[in-house]
Amino acid sequence: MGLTKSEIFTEEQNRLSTLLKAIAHPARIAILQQIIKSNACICGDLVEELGLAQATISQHLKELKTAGLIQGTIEGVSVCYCINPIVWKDLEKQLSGFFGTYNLKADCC
Amino acid sequence: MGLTKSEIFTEEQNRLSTLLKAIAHPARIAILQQIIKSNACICGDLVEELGLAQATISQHLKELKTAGLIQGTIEGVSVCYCINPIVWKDLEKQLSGFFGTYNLKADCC
DNA sequence: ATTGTATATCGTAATATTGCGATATACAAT
DNA sequence: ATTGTATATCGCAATATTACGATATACAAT
Repeated sequence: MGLTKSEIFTEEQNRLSTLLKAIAHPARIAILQQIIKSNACICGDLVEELGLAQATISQHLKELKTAGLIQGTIEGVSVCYCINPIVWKDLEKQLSGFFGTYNLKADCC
Repeated sequence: MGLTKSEIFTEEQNRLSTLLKAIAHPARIAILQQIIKSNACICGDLVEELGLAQATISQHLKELKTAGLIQGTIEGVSVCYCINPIVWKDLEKQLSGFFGTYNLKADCC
């Protein structure tokens, strides 16, 4: 076995889990925070900021890009990454929906 | 290698990624939604609701419990699971902080 | 004591993730 | 053309995750 049975779940559940999986790594959280912080775009500064090898950072950036959370444009020699506002806002909305369904009254266990 | 270099990152980044990883699976999203929906607690109904084997559900529940997102109390033969409101609210807060730092004005790329 | 029901754990196979050295690609400047 | 700089990709080893059958545990009812 060893592969998630996506057929069983709804589109929404699968999509949300995919986006969350993209964020669920400290390096990728740090990368996103950096991209947001330096509200202009950054690029290979990340390799210095975080203590990971260039190949590793590049791979994490790819995962974030594949998930749609960030976008990159070539800028001469370097590449400029920034948040994809549409996907970002979409995830934020889905999450607030997810958390919003819980009202902590029912404290049963 | 193959193991995350947690030493490099902040406590906050590690904690947030751990909690997100716990949610970042469609089955666990579905389990949490079920637990919230039937605002009283449920238990092995999940095995029927989702189409996964009992052992698999039990394992997912354990992961959610280890992360602290849910708590379980024995109730005769069965076990009653529900959201841990403290951790839940904590995660919600951390996430809103994370998403809140982004203001979409800077659409650079 | 035996049987049934509910849940947890063990062991294992299939697959995915993480990290990085080595190398490739792409462009700018000399 | 050569050199330097910035990123991406390949290939691989170490580790983690996913799913589940087989069992173990725990309690209730007969």
